[in-house]
Amino acid sequence: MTTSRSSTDKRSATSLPPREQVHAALATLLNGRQPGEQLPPEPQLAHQLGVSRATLRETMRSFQERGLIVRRHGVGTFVAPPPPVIETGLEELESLDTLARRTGLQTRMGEAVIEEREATPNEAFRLQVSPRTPVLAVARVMMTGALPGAMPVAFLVDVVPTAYLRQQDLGPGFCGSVLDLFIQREHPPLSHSRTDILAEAADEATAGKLHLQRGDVLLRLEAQLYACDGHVVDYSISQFVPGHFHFHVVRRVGNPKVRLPGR
Amino acid sequence: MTTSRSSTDKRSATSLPPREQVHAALATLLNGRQPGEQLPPEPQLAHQLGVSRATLRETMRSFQERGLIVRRHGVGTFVAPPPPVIETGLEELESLDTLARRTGLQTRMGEAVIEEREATPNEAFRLQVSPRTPVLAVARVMMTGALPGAMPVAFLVDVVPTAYLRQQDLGPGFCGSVLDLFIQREHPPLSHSRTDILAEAADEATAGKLHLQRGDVLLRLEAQLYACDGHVVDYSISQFVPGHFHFHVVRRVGNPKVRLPGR
DNA sequence: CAGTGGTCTAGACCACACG
DNA sequence: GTGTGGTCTAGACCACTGA
Repeated sequence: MTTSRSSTDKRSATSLPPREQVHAALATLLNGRQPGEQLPPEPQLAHQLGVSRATLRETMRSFQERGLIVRRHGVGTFVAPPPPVIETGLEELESLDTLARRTGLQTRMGEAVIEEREATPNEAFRLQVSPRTPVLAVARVMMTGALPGAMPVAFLVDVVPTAYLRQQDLGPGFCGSVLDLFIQREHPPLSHSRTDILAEAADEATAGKLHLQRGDVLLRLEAQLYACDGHVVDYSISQFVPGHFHFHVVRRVGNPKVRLPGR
Repeated sequence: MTTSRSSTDKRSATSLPPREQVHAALATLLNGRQPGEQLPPEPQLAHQLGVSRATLRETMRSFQERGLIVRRHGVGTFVAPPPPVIETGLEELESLDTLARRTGLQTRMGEAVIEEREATPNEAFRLQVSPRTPVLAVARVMMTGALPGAMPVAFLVDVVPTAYLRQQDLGPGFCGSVLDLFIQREHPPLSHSRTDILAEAADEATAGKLHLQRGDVLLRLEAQLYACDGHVVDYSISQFVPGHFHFHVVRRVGNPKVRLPGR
């Protein structure tokens, strides 16, 4: 059973690699079925799609991780029940802008202060850089609703070392999201964000910006954005007026498997 | 290359399956190396461990997902840099009790009210059961510190249909965690929890229980615990006094890959 | 028992990084 | 070019579920 990719290869020069073919085919398959319906057995499905079972299973796994299918050992594979979680939660990093657009909320950037300065000690710590490293700080209020009655919903501050972002990189098209800018530029390659979740009372300054009283409740998300090389690219503080955005997270039940040693 | 598992099988009757052998071996390997160090190439490593490369890669993937190694296409596999995230975040579901123990915080259960009653309309909605379904409600204050000066840190309420949990199931050993009880019983099999994240001002009753003033800030986590069959097993509300517990979440940067069709 | 997903193998080629 | 990880194949056996 010597494998000869070139002789077995079903792709023409222009067609997609097996992985994406299978991905698309499986997606189509799912769209045509009702939740709870059973999918064909893996060997059969693999044959239908013209790939090996291993390749099919790779795609199956990704679908399972996203909660689109349920696989039951010894029973079969099924279209997942109507997802208990409709929108994605916090586990996928996306900008507030993107989130708002996705959920139909209309937002625009309000008052903004953009400046290059030295990092404060706390910022330097969070960014894991030397004290007084030059950074670009972008502070702005996000508003929602029509202009006369627009309401402030969040106060956002991003702090980025100027090595990653300069004031002039924020074109006139900048509408509030530093994250989207990084994603669009594709540089540096981003890995993940560590987001701390806090509740706090608004101080005088923040209350003013958000049209609240001092002491009113805010949800505060403090995030460090990591590049693939492990460097912190962005330290952001987001303060939300309760009621406009809704955050949640899906938590896996921990496997009581063997734990890794210390590290 | 006909595969004959029985003839190739290197396991004696008592040894572990390849997956776990590899898992252990890889863990050992990592523990003996410094962050940034390169691991042997996959084919060589697979041969050393006496497994196929596919099997090794399966383990590698799981290590990578946990952030223990970094794989770079065309370059090599490396011990991950000092993990930016030390403890796990919210993405793994664990009881407050377990979390406290893990982080060295000493907690004990304070005043508790345990009763069987009918679900309120909101509870029925969250539990996805008919209105007035009988439920077990467990409300208690969690305290920290030595007895004379013990401070309340959280107010927890779990609401569980009596089909899953009865008052008599909470033995005298019950010390505050309904989740741990479910995990220990292994029934029903749990899948995940959807946890909403909110900031709110303490109302009169809660403030009293937590020794706060009305209007003080609380972090509120509202969770629905799902069994593998999709049913909601537990609806819980956790209100935290800021400063004692620290919650965070790791957010993946979204893949700009092909999105699935609507669903 | 039959049928399903779960695991594993040995070998091959592809795509990328880097000197 | 050399060496790495990334993908893929065809086939086999194992482990579980449910009739």
